[in-house]
Amino acid sequence: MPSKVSSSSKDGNSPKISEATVSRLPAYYRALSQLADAAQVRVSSEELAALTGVSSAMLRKDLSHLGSYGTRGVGYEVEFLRYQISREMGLNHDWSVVIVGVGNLGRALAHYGGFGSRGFRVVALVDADQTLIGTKVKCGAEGKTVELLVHALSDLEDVIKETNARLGVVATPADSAQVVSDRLVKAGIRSILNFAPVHLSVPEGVDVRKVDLASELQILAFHEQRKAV
Amino acid sequence: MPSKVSSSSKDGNSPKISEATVSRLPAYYRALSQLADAAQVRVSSEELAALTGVSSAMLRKDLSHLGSYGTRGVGYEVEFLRYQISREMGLNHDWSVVIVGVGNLGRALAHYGGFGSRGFRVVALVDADQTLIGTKVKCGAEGKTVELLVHALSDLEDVIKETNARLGVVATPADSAQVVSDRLVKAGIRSILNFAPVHLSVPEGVDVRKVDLASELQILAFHEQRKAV
DNA sequence: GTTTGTGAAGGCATTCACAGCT
DNA sequence: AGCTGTGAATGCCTTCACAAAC
Repeated sequence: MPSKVSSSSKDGNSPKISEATVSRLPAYYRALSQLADAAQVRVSSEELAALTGVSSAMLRKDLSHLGSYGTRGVGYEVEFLRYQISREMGLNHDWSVVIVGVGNLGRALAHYGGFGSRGFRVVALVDADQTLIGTKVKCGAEGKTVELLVHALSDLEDVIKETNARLGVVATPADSAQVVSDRLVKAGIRSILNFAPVHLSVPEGVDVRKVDLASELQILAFHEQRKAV
Repeated sequence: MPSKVSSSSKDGNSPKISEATVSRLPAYYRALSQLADAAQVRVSSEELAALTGVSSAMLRKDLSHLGSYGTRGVGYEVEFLRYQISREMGLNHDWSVVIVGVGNLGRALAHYGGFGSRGFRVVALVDADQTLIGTKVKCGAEGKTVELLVHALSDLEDVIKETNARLGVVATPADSAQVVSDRLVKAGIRSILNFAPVHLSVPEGVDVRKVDLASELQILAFHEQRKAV
């Protein structure tokens, strides 16, 4: 599993909900959204578990950490549960995202429709390449395309301040990723999604999640190799 | 982490190496490659652990599962350890990859340089969109670009047979992902990397790893929300 | 003295199984 | 009768701490 949080906050008040559970909430939320679109009103733990690929016991335990939102003998109300999860995850307000590195991957991420529909808005693109700076890139899915100007890496701090971005995406080559990460942190970003194939070291209180495409294939290859004959 | 393997093979003979360990081997391999490029000969568990963001104890335990490749009081030979890991992971021969879905993400993956340098070769592109079929797409990083023809989804089985692809990448919209997955499996693919935001159900013996970009951001947003004032 | 390799201990996550509601 | 919520049990992964090897 693209795995994956490194440092983390030690909050203090919230009911304490385990990292394993948090990592599954997005899948529950997605499945519930599908069910809501299909106008389904209720769902059982068994059914929702099947949709998300977990066991029903695990699903119930996960949900029990958020609160007691089901009805024994009946199941869960789709819309209500969906709302509770979205609230718990902070999806009721939009999150602004800055993408650093506008290569193939950065552009694909900017275009990616899945963000907008799930509470994320790409508000800024930044790159070090002089030939890209100043060009415009289409952002968002069909419905809501916006053209964004590619800003110079040297303006990173200003761009973050102006756009109020709180999530940073590193889609640069490996050798500039640490430098970019340092500057994101210095500019106030405390949540980073890293696509560069290197480990980013960040100060306490900053979260990094890593997505390494080649690693994922390597892990598959490992298992594939073991499949006899 | 982008978490993540669903079904798995129950091999039978190999020394049994845990999923957690397997998921970290690619990072060790990458770091060792960097060190080798920098002509470093030896490395300690402490140093390699720092490069990959794990504890030195965990690194040593992970490596001990592969065999006893270090020297007490000295450390590990970079090149030798790198070779052992690459062998264990099946990186000594190339893996052929078929990408289904040539949208923005599919194209970005095709272009992605990180694959070629780590033992993967994109050998086929497939899409259902008539306007894309027959067009050519550049594949690979600067050094080794190849143009690949986009094949029709209806030819999927033939394409897999001809190219001998063993790894499948699903980069389609969510609503076609399960159908595509079924056809990949029917065509003999038993290792799938899924970028579509849905759970794929596959028969016993087929591995699926999921990378869900929006989920990653949601997990970050969850933690971000908790960071007090 | 230094660093690996590893049993033992500890912590976390998942599964079991059933009590508690509807 | 049906399904959720949850303690208890199990299993897995990580950390500790030190003996073994250089």
